[in-house]
Amino acid sequence: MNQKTQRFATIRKIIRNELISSQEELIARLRECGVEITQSTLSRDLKFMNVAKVPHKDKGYIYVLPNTVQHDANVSSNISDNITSLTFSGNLGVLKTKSGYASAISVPIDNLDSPDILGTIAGDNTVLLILREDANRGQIIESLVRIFPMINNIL
Amino acid sequence: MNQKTQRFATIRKIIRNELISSQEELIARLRECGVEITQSTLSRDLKFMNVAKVPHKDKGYIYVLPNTVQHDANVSSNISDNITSLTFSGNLGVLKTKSGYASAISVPIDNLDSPDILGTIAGDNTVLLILREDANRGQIIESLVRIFPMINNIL
DNA sequence: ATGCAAGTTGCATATTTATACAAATATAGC
DNA sequence: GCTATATTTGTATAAATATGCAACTTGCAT
Repeated sequence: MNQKTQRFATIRKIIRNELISSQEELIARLRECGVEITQSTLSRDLKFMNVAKVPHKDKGYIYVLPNTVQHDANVSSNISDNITSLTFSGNLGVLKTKSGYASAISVPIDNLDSPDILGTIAGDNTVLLILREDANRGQIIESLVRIFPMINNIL
Repeated sequence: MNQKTQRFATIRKIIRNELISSQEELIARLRECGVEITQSTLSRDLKFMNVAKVPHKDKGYIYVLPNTVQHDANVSSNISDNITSLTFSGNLGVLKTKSGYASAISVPIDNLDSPDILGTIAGDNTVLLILREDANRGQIIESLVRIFPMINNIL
């Protein structure tokens, strides 16, 4: 499992710093970094890591990391201590925070651009999440845990 | 050329509102919407529109529209240019705007005094519309288009 | 109208990516 | 240790996607 973690880290590093336009290309770069991997495994890794393939004007297509934990990984790990609960009702999610933190908490959620979270509204200590009609709550939780790991502790 | 614009609009609409996991699937949905298209052309359209393919827990992979979060400095005279999407979930409408514009956008909606829109709540980049229980979404859209003509472009 | 350039499309196919399945490896419980 | 169970991986292949090319269309200047 540690082998895998190391591999993930290398993949992330390469994708963050270079314009990679195919898995074959990434395999070659990984080999240069001392990581041997087959295309099948890489495909599965990328899926697991939520790496997206997006059009790019020069290279045709490039891989990009999910725009979640990148910018503010350190920030959000601190800030998530201010979340006190997460509940659901119908097509709504309700995230309670310590007083005054709702807006701050809602920013990275907006940046997720999850197709399952249509929008958020922040009050003082409550963030309302408007969910897609057939959104899966488990998935929503997973997405949120990725930005706010500490959420696990209050679930 | 107008044929193409129309096709783009339909593609956008479908991708925004549904979880589409392959081009074949999208082709089928487009046909249902009266748009005949081959896989080659669709591939090119998606590339042109900067549509990304991202992993998704249930469906494996889904197509998503590019982040409309372009913080461009040029101020638009038309306020409706700051609306980036409109979706629905249950008895709620969700209007996404550029960061900071939600309150401004909500004002004329409130002034509509539509019996179908019971009230609005504006966050930073999201306006929540609470709809009458049996409100018709098509009618809501019509009302909004009357105030924000440019909405048509993002539907 | 005619011809030309630029743009668009479908077909066929190359390229790329995902996955079923079996083998290999790790993990837990005795 | 050993066996059972789960996880990870590679191989081979299926599935999905991108693209070269030729045909067709569109707009525009002659």
